[in-house]
Amino acid sequence: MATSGTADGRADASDEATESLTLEQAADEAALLTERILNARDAYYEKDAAIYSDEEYDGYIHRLEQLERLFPELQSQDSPTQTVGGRAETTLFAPVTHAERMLSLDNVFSLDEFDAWAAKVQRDAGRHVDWLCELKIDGLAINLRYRDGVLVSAATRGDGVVGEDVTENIRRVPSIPQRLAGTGHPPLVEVRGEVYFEVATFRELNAMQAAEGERVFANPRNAASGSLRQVGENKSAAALERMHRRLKRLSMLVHGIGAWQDPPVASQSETYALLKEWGLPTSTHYRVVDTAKKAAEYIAYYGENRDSVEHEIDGVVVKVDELALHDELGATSRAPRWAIAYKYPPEQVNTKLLDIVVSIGRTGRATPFAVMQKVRVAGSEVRQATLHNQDVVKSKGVLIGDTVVLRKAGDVIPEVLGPVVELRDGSEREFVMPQTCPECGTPLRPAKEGDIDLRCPNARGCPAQVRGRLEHVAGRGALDIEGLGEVAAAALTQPMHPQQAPLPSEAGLFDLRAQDLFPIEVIVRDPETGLPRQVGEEEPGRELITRDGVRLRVKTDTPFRRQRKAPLPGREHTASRPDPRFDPDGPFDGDDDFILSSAATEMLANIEAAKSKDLWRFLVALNVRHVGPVAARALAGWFGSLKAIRAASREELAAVDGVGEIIADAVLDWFEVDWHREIVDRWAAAGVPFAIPGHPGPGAAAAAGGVLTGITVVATGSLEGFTREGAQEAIMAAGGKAASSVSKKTDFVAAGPGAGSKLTKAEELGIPILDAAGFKRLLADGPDAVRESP
DNA sequence: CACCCTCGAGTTCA
DNA sequence: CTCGAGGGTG
Repeated sequence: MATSGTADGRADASDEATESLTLEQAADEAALLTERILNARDAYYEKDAAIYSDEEYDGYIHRLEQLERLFPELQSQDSPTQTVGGRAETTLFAPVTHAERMLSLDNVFSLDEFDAWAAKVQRDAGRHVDWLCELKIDGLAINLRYRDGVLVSAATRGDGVVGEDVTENIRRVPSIPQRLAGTGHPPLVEVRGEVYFEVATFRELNAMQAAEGERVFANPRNAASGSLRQVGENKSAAALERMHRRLKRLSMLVHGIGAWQDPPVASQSETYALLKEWGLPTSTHYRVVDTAKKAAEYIAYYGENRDSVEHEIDGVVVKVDELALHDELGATSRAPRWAIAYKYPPEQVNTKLLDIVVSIGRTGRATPFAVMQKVRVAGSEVRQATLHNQDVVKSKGVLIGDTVVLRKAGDVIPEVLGPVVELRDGSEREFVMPQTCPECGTPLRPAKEGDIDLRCPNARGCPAQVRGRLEHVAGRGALDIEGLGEVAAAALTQPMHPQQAPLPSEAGLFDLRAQDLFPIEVIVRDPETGLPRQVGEEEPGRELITRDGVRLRVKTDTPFRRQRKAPLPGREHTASRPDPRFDPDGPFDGDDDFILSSAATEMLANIEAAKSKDLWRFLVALNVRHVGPVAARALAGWFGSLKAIRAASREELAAVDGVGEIIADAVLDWFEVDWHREIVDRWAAAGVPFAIPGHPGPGAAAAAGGVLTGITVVATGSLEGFTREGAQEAIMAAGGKAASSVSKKTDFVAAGPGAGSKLTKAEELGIPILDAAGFKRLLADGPDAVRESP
């Protein structure tokens, strides 16, 4: 275990060790620390003896706090960091001693650990075990006490022995009965459950809080805790009203019963049925299964479908269903042996904000983004997250050097939520938005007065913008040139002092020749050592440094590589004496010594082939404001050639379906710029036709109707037999409209596996949903064929 | 004047 | 894939 070196009280000195800890290691270490701390407290308070020095003891506490901050999922309500000397933290709420100790649950963090636990329980039980699986709600544990069926008190868990009395507030939670239904309740019963906000309610609540200038809660759990632990005294009528409104929106689900002699039920699931009869809220999501394998499947299912549940879940609890086995298996001092909590990987983690860097996009917009210590969130490793603009940086309140909370919004997009202020040590510094473009030095300014976004006005010359535009030109939405991606675009547009870049602007794209590529060398910095190395020799790195030291952000491999045509006879390479022809700084003496990598050759061929792509793709490639694939198709279809578009007046342009005055102006304005026209002229000179062959001329109606004329279809997910683009093309080829988002106007949604929010939306709106087979039938035979046989 | 839609940007993975 | 911004359409 990693504990011997790190749990030694020198908490602050162990940052490095902490950062490289896995969750499992941290959990192990935290468990050990907890045990030591609790032992020390027992010894101190009950036996009046110290087993560790004060220094050691403080060190353990400090280290445990540190671990809990780095791994918030390790925090539990009865952690020694939440309590003082074995007593619940002093609060405004009266202490309540639970009739029976509220145990916590042991945690597992992987299916392997779960299997091991289940196997052990199975062995110890010695007979068939049914498993009850339920969702672990991320809320606040509450103990309800009913005397003769009447609610007499409600308390938080506290340290498990003594909690806080929140009875008055709990009485306002609608789902909690003041009096149990039915008869036959024991004279005194304690019911355990979880109080929480549903995700949707939480969002509403936060919106309300924000609108009223109140604090916004970080997550539903905090909100529930905060709402339940507020005091009505000394509050204005309005504040009291707000407090009651919040309490009214809380939900509760019960999942257990405290001490109970001779219960009239034999299993946990029967207990739930009984609780339900009494009018207590029980979850609808639990299931009893007869094998541990099925329990693992339940865990996996909700791991994939966390969002399908109305409340936040941080895991699954698996319990032995048979109550007699609970007694036989017993409990440790902290947790029962007959139940386990499986914790899902957290959606929120803490990591270090190393720097805030500004990148310039293809439109010149300056976007600050966070560079963080690489960390695993929701299944992938994250290093960067956008901060949008300077105002967002400010409003999030993050400083460079902060420990920050990171999550994946919608499980995909990394988002910095905010700093962990308590972890600051004074070395943090504020981010200052640069005044000049980090890539070309031009002073940044807003595009128009009052804009928050700053832009680099040097559209023509700024390498970042040229690079971005080239990427866009070659991108999937435009000319779709394979082999010309982020790295290639960077390499091609980077000046090679004293020479010019092979492509100082996108205008030269189709004039690019093989010899232009020879001087290019891409050096990629090794992410571990920080040393430059040649791309292609090993795994590609994350950061690219060009010859003049400019650092670029890189994702993929590059097609360019210096290569010798043939090995020279009689010479050996040694590490100490490399072949001079591989000296990156050595003289370059013509193309005889080098050939292009096959990737680069292919790229050149792909560029050549791109000349014959559809006109609308070229319109997109030209990068006219507001002209994306849809507007480009409309313009191309109507006018048939760029020449006709160029000759059109504002009114003529705006007459096109889907094009209005603004787009018309944008087109006209675009042609006003000299270097824009140069792009068109040079591409045309290189052989780009800029016309649809056989097009009758301006004003031609859109292609005569296919089977889908007047029908709008949205394709989502992976449809077998189609690429995403292919599906859209197929829809349009059949005369239909391929929309990108689902709305009331949508006639069909073709959804394959992996479809997300669009499918949900379609279901909400009651729009017919087709699978791949149905989609093919729709394309072939039209809407009626699909409507008849749904 | 409401919607509804498209655009544009950022991000990671298989 | 998702969000905000801002355009177009009914």
